[in-house]
Amino acid sequence: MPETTRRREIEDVASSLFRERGYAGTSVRDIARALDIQGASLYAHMTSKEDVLWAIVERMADRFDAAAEAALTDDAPVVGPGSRLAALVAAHVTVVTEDLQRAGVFIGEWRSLDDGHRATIAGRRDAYERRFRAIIEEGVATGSFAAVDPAVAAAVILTALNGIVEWYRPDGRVGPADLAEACADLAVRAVLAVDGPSPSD
Amino acid sequence: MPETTRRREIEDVASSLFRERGYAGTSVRDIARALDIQGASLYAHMTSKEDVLWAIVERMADRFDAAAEAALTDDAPVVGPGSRLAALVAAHVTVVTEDLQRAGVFIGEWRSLDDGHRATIAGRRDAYERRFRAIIEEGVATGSFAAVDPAVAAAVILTALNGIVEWYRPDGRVGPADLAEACADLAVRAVLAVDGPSPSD
DNA sequence: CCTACCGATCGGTAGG
DNA sequence: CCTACCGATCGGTAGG
Repeated sequence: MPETTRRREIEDVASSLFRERGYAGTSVRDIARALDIQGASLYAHMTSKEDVLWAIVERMADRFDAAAEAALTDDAPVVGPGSRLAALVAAHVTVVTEDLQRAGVFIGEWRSLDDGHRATIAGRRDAYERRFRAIIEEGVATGSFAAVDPAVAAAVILTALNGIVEWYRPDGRVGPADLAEACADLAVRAVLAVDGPSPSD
Repeated sequence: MPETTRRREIEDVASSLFRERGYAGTSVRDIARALDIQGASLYAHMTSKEDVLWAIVERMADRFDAAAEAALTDDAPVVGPGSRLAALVAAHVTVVTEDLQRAGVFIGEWRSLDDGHRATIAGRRDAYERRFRAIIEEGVATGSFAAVDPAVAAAVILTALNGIVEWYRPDGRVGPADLAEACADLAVRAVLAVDGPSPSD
């Protein structure tokens, strides 16, 4: 399927419907109605309903990976686990707020993918979460973080950031940059040793 | 509908299926098949599919409210916002781990309720979240908490706790009590002033 | 992008 | 709790 304008419109409309009613709760005809065409006409632009979900989910997975990679290999080398965690959190939040709809589909609907696609995403999510866990493990080992369970802390922090799609309103009081900073602060404070950070943090 | 054994079995089976495939992705016949009866036979025990979802969601909402109420009006009066927040977080986590399946349905599927029921739950969730926000506002005002945005911090913390249903495995390394304590620690540290707590916390 | 259509399945009812 | 059945809708195809 070529990357036409129509195809992008389909994915946009599908994203908002999948968010509202879920993948299973959205029919192909719902998508078509929102575009003022017939249900069957959609199949000129997609091979299946799942194909659209997969396109949305895969692109978001790419964006999360790229943002994390960039945050951890920035020009100014960040040394301490505290600032590395802050950078990773801020990067994740930024991807979420830049495309709330698609991020919401990625986070909430990836389980509806076909078995093969679902397994692929499950693996990529695990690898992504390991980035958080590795930083927390390092911080705990060096003593700049409190003696938290790294697996628990990583899961709690990552699901907290994913939860943003449930409550954040882009037209509200808090801007995307404010939110990214607030989340980074909350996350770092949550794991930081109470007797104060080391100088490199 | 009377509260028969069969009815409870239906809600148990429905909970796990709603969790796995979502409400819209679960058919009445899926539920029946898991109970080895015919689809139509279910209607001797329920008036509609939504009726079952509503029963699950309403009961969990009651449990969360009751646990929060109990945590904040405990025998030993808890004074500081730090320990009140810790108690509220631990109470929430305990309800989640005590019934992961139903909690997961409550958290992930309440949007699939009929309009009236959905509005009811939306209101109750708002009121519940206000408990978190009020404590954080108090802690910020008295200076025992850092200068966080109370609305953001409350939303982040509550969605982090709800995210437990996405990753927690009861048969794993971390027990329910450990998890409740770990979450309370993370949440309190996330908002606590870095220059150390006041004596009452 | 349309009309016309496919078999399968949906939630739910009737009547026992 | 069953059989038999309802109209509606599902994702998708054929053929233009």
